[in-house]
Amino acid sequence: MRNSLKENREFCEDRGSRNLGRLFVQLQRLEKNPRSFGEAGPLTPSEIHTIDAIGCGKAILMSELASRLSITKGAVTQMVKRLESRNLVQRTAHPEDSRAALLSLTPKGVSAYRAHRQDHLHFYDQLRAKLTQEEIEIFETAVEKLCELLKS
Amino acid sequence: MRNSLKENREFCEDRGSRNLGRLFVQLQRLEKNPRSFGEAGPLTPSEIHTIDAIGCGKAILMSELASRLSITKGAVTQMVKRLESRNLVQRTAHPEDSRAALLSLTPKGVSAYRAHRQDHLHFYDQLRAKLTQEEIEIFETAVEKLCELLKS
DNA sequence: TAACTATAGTTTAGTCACTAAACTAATTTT
DNA sequence: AAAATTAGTTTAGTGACTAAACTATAGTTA
Repeated sequence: MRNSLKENREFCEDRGSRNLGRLFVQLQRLEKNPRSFGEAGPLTPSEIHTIDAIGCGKAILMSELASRLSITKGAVTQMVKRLESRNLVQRTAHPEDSRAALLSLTPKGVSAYRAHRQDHLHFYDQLRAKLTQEEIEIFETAVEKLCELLKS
Repeated sequence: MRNSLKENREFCEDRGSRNLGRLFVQLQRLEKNPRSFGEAGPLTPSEIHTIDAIGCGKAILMSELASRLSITKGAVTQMVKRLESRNLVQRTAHPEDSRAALLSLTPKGVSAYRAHRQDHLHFYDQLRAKLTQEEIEIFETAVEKLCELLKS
């Protein structure tokens, strides 16, 4: 034992922090290239992410989408224009406010949404298969705490 | 109990999978804006990531950096040019191969590298403070398994 | 009600972080 | 010596944004 306890502790922390960094890089890499979802053709990560944020619930405003994605309204205008031209998203007039546009998924958009969700579930199932029930719970709690930490 | 067991299981999986998605989004958001590190001025996420990949070890080739970052050599040329002009990275001639360039951090680059590492350690310390030793270990193992899953 | 103010969304120009493909120059292999 | 490989650069183009100026409608206030 040449290393002091303190050095060893730091080494451990660094390993954990580096692994988390590596996980992030891996996730980014995976989500880098366009992929096909359901009936939709190949979608870029931002495109499928936008579809996911619109969701299958009730129609939302452009500004609501901007806030869900934490991007500007201008960016939303551009993205929605593209998705609309590909027939994945539709705009309908707001019944009370003629400035507003109501966004929702077309059937093709819903199909992409479902396929994407399914992919995530399937992936998460693979992780579950490698851990015990107790480990999964601890992991999920840690992920939640990490999220909270990041919000502040 | 109106839900079937299967539905409940699916709900749990979805919660976990969504949380992991949320964590990813939070990490991306955090790493979106330029920040200052050490003696270096504000650096974009890609810039500090490049500095981190070069590291303080022995000098590396452009192509080695490209493979560490999983980007093309052309992208590395562009990025290194910028970091070099800001005096964070330096190129030295390879003693045996005159095609090659050896990359290393300047003292200012090292200072940014250290500050960035320190930030990560500090952040990870905050997580450690919220979990028991055992939980940390389970979490780290899960993160490692997740990385492996993603590689395949 | 006319005049302000706020809000919903669009447009434009510009930036960052890339890629693909064609290229130069040096090095190995045959 | 010729051919093939490797190290790195250059260029044109794309995706995903932002900031700021803008239009059009909707509330609010004087």
